[in-house]
Amino acid sequence: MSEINVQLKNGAQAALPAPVTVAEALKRLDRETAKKALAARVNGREVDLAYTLEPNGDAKIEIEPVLPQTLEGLDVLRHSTAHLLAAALLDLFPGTKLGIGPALLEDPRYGFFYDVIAPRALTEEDLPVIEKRMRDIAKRNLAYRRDEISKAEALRIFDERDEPLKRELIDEKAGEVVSIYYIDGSPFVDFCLGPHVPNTNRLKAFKLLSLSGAYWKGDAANTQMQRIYGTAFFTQEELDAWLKQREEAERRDHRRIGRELDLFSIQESYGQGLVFWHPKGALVRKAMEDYLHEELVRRSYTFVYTPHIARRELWQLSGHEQNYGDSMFAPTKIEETEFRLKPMNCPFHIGIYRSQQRSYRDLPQRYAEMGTVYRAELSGTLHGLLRVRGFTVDDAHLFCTPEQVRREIDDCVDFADQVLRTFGFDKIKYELSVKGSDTSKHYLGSDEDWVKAEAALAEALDARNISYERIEGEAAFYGPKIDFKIEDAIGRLWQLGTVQWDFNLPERFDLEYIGEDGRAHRPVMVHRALFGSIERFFGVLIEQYAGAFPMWLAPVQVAVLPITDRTDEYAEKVGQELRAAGFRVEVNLRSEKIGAKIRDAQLQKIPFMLVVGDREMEADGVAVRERTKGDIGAMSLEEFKRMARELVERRAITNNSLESGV
RNA sequence: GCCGAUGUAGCUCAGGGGUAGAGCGUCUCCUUGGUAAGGAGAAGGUCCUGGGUUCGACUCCCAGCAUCGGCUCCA
Repeated sequence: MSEINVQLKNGAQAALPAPVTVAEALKRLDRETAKKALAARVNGREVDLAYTLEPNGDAKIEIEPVLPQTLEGLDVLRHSTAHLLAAALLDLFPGTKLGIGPALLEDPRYGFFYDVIAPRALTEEDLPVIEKRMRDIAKRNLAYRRDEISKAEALRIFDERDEPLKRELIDEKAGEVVSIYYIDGSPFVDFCLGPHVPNTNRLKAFKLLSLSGAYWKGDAANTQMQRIYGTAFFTQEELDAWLKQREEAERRDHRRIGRELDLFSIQESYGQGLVFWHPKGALVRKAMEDYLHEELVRRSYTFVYTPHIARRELWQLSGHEQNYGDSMFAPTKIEETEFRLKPMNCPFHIGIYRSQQRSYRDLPQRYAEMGTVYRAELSGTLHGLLRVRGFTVDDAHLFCTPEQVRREIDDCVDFADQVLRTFGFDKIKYELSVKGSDTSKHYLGSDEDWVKAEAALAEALDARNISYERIEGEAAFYGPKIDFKIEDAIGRLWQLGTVQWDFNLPERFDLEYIGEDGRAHRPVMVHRALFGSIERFFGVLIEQYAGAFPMWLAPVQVAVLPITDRTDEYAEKVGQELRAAGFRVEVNLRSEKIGAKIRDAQLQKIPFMLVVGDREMEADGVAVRERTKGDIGAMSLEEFKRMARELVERRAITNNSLESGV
């Protein structure tokens, strides 16, 4: 009988008689850890606790337990819970065909899912029933058991069970040795690498969340399956906390807040995905646009306005009809000429560029426009302000010489960074999408051009010490790009702005400039948007602040609240003075007690409330209440204006002001 | 577009084959109150739309539309 030398990573070691399982070895090495472990890494490879260690000559075998409260542990736990879900489904609905059932760690909305084809359509009412069955199975302390069999044997098993989808996966993915998992005592068996928890009794805190459709292998051409989402944690407390946080996130939903604060609406009778900006939403938009405008001027952009519609031939020339036609509104005919609504602004800015001959001395040309575009998004994808059919892009197109482009990209990245931070988005994700090696995708432009363009984009990011993800094959066919994504309150990533290099349109439109050498050259064209869609940006902003906008963005910045109607007139005077000073003010003259007026203002998330009663009128001052801090004392109106102006000018995110200590 | 759910007052929602309900909001009156809801009264409905079953449909059935949760798509 041989011995095995095992060592806990960074810990105890022992020589144990073979054969020995990971669980037994762990128990010898560290009894406490052994109890907690869900699985383990043996020499770096993830295995079950039931895995039998093989002697490896004299070499030491390193064991590292996979523990609760680690990401790896959570992955194992959720993956195992997905299997439990499948077991419950097979129990309740014999004939269910299993697809895939992975753990989800990246998407904070869920924990795992299982895709299945059930013998009948599942509904939400089934979820509690399925969950109950999962608990019942968990309580039976059933073992997760791994088996390694030949591919032929695996195919036979899944054929026998009539699991065509699993069979397909094995056919495609499996090597000669196939790893399968049973939950002993349940009808469940899966094609799966593991690892899993040793026993269903380890699954205590889980919940099924929702039901949806999902295509087999994510391809709409394939059959649609039903997906059941759930989540799992190590303890009930963690699960409860997560569920609570989820409710909080729902409270931030921009659609709810948009209605409560009367910011915008989308009305069925006017059309899906078309946004109405109500006065208060429009005020926020105005503040956003004013800020952007200021920056555009500072950065030497010029402003243009262009039509919303153009002849169909234009879209054929630009290539939009061929490449993007499905997302465009259908042509409309006027006196035998067909027109289409614009899904993008670029061809129009090009129209301005090529309206005259350009010299290298004229470059760069930087055209900026709040350009409204229309896209025929599928009805099922529409979502509040975040996905709509008509929206406005803070668009700009830069036309420059090849020598100038690096500087332009630098400025775009700097600009984006500044803008997003000003709005309080500090979780920005930068993605550099470059040409992939996939030869089936047709890219325009020479390899040499691509190398240069990708380098220019990467250097611009590097120069600012921005860490970014380089994504191979994600570039558009016409050029590489940098995307800016931010994370919203629910943890969703939203694509906002983009900087895109374009090899395509200058060619298609035969753009030129006359160089120093007196010859015509092709300019470089860069598309650039920072908000992306102003509608979407607004939606994300609403969720970011839960409707409680910073002073400079708040549609109503100050509420003046008289205590009795004796001070109504004084309140009006205060309101007028503030308006004259440029603030957005509401004076609440309702016949309500001060508490009710404060409550109204709080619910409207107005940054400052000015309470004015006899005392304030007497002193010609105001009693200031800040939205989050409450009563911060009386001051003169001048003092308040100074403080408020400072917050607005600084575009402060919070109302903490150094000067006044507010 | 696809799968599932939902659609009742401005909002949030309850209800049930036989004349439509609540809370909040709105309006009017009373109240003049000092930091998150003062009181009373009133108005307000194509119960999503169209068809069917029925003596009778907002309710049951079918279809459509929209919304929600996802999938897919996203130059």
